[in-house]
Amino acid sequence: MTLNVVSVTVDLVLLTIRQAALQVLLIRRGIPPYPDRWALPGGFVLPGEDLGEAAARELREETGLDPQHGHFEQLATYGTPGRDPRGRVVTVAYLALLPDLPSPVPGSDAAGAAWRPAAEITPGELAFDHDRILADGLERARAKLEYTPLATAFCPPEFTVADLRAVYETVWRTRLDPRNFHRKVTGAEGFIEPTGGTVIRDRGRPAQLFRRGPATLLHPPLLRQPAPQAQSSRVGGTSRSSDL
Amino acid sequence: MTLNVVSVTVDLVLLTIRQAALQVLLIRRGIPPYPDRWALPGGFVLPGEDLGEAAARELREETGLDPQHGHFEQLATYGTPGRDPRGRVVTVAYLALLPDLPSPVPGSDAAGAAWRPAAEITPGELAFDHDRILADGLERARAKLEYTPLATAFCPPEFTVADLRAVYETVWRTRLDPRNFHRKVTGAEGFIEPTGGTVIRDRGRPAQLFRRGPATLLHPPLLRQPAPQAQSSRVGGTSRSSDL
DNA sequence: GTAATAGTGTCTATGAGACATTATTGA
DNA sequence: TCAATAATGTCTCATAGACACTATTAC
Repeated sequence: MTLNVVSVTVDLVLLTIRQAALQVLLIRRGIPPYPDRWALPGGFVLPGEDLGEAAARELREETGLDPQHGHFEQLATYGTPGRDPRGRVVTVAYLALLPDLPSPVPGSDAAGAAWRPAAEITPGELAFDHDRILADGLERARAKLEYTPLATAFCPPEFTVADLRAVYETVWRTRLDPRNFHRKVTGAEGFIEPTGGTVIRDRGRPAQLFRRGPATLLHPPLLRQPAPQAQSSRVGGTSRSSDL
Repeated sequence: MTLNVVSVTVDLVLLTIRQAALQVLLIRRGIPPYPDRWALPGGFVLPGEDLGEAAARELREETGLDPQHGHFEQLATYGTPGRDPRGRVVTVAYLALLPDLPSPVPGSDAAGAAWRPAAEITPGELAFDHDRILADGLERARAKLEYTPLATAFCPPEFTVADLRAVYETVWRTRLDPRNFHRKVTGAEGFIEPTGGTVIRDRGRPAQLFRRGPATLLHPPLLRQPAPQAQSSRVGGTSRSSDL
């Protein structure tokens, strides 16, 4: 049995909410292949380095943040022959949900890095198969907001219920009733905890401040579909057969 | 930038229900490393072969089945340095849910292959890091039964409601009320469709036969926890931060 | 007949969305 | 005062689980 020689990279889908839009960090490539094209940040896994470590290192290099500042998980692995013209490259994609960064993205080794609204990325715009990786990451993020308290990963350490609602509305591209939303998130045990403080955003009654709670699963879940009587509508992120 | 040279393998978590138990296909290793130890079936990805193709090829070699016979999806990727004493090996794990096979498992290049009850695998029994891969696969399977119609992947083309209920009870290790279960699965649109036929298992009223429907997502989902008033109890398969 | 399994109906509690109402601030 | 936002309460409908009841078979 001969060992098959392959290069392994990690690619990052870094999502945040800036200017009331779901944005993704993209790198403008300076060198071939795909010069001057936008791509997901990423790089080769170093010898002796674990996959998650390599992804965390890239995260730090691109944003200065540690994985603990938001949510960080493995997304999927892509290895179709020919996906990289330089040779056989298998990439392990990671997904991170991050709070809005106070500081701008520092320049890296690429020609430029920028947060771009996810809705504005046109199909075929990204290098390699990064369109698909990004699409998988977005779907994973949307699905996870339903069953997990991960929406808080987009928020700063202290946030209001309205802040949290804005996360859901932005990621799902829907409107949610503020009163029912408030009742649901404050009623879901372990989701958010009051800090005791309040804040006044513009005008209106001061809002309580919360921090994320200890729950890792939402009971009951918040549901995307307004009227849950649909049938086989959407294809979930990993629910198709014969997945790559 | 130097290309990091790595070997890439695929490993398979093949699950089925046999003798009223959730069973996993294991291979008895004949050669080092880990001689005489049980391991998940797998092998190296061939040059020019896509990851999913390699996994499907291994599935055919081990069971004679195609991915369409059940459910087949990518699980996760594991690449911790030292996980394989032969060198840097990154493995992409796939999960398959299969119906009970009428024919026994044909012998492969390994010393032996056998279906083993998943509950009987003791921690540390499997070679490499296959304990963890198996645990991740089991948790993924359990979670997916809630939100998707994948339980039908464990069933033959035609099955009864009681057959389907047995799948849930076996995978979740719980008892479900037959009457409520019947109402829920027949009420979930696109989950199962009556074929018109009936069958008598032992004695009792004949049961209608069903086939899987077109739905890819269950509305409403079937829930595992009997009394959904718990809080941060279970850690979902991919919901922890800083995932590998 | 009895036992066993399949399938339907009914009851109650809970959570959903819709929406009124009160509370607290700035202008 | 008014406008705006925060927070709570009420109403109705759908679905959950518990469980009674009927249907159809083997023995």
